[in-house]
Amino acid sequence: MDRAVPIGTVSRQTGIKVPTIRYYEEVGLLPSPARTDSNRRSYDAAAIQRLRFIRHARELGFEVEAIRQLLTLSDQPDRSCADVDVIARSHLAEIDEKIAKLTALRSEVQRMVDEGEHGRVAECRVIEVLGDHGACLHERH
Amino acid sequence: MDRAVPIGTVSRQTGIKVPTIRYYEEVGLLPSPARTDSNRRSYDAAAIQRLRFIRHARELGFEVEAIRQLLTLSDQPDRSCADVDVIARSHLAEIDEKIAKLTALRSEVQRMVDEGEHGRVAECRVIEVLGDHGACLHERH
DNA sequence: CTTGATCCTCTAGTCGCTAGAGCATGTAGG
DNA sequence: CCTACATGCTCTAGCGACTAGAGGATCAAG
Repeated sequence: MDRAVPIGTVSRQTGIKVPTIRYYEEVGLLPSPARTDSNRRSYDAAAIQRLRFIRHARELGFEVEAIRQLLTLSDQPDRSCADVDVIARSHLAEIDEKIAKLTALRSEVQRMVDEGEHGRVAECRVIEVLGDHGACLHERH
Repeated sequence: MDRAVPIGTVSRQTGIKVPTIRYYEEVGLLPSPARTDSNRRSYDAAAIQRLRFIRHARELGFEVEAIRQLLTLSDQPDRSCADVDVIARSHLAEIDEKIAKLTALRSEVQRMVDEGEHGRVAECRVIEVLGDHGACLHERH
């Protein structure tokens, strides 16, 4: 029925831009689809499913290489889930690190905003806060 | 006394790689330093301070363009701190958004890891979750 | 004086797309 | 049937923020 979908439709259905879909094919995340007589890509439901998987994984911050690994694993359903787990776990560690950094950043910027309400830049803590240990860029003042 | 430092020393003192320092010069974050007779870059304390500022800001997730704005403001200390404040505030919003996304992501991935401990890939939650049928960051809970 | 570290400039590569040129098809209206 | 115009194709180049390497000059130590 809705087999043999052209790339634009796939793009609309998955929310992935057309050139990006072709890019995923190029880098091997998505198998090369069948072509019509006039050489146009023709996708089936499985391809759309795979693209949704890719999109979701990308949204969750997985790098293309990690997605490639996950897809390879899911293409071989006999392998242990432990492999998948390793990938997810290392990703988790990355996420924790990012959150920690951002939380530190947040409090610093918050402090900037709180303290920087008045006066001129010369006295403004924003610059100082981002310098090293309160050292100021304008040393001479 | 320790004026006129070569680029390698600056690199060690700031933790920024040599080519990156040159890159910052190229894109206008760092003014072109003085040169020695043999055409080598020769940095003073202010340059090092500025690089520390840049590094810190980058680590905190500021984009180069935002750093350029902050540096421009700090180079003209007569301007109102309100300008700096606007930049900082807009970053605060960005940061909050990033933290929110990552926190949601974290629990999602954590759940994957927790539930995906056993069995084969065919039954693995990680794969399911990343497909479109499993819980999605935007749909359920 | 020689060795090896450091410096210079320049070009090209990375990742994950994104945009455009220039051309070939597909589809809908008149 | 013809004309628009949307959509598809391939190919190349660009983005940000670096990073790596070639090929050469210069420095500091032994």
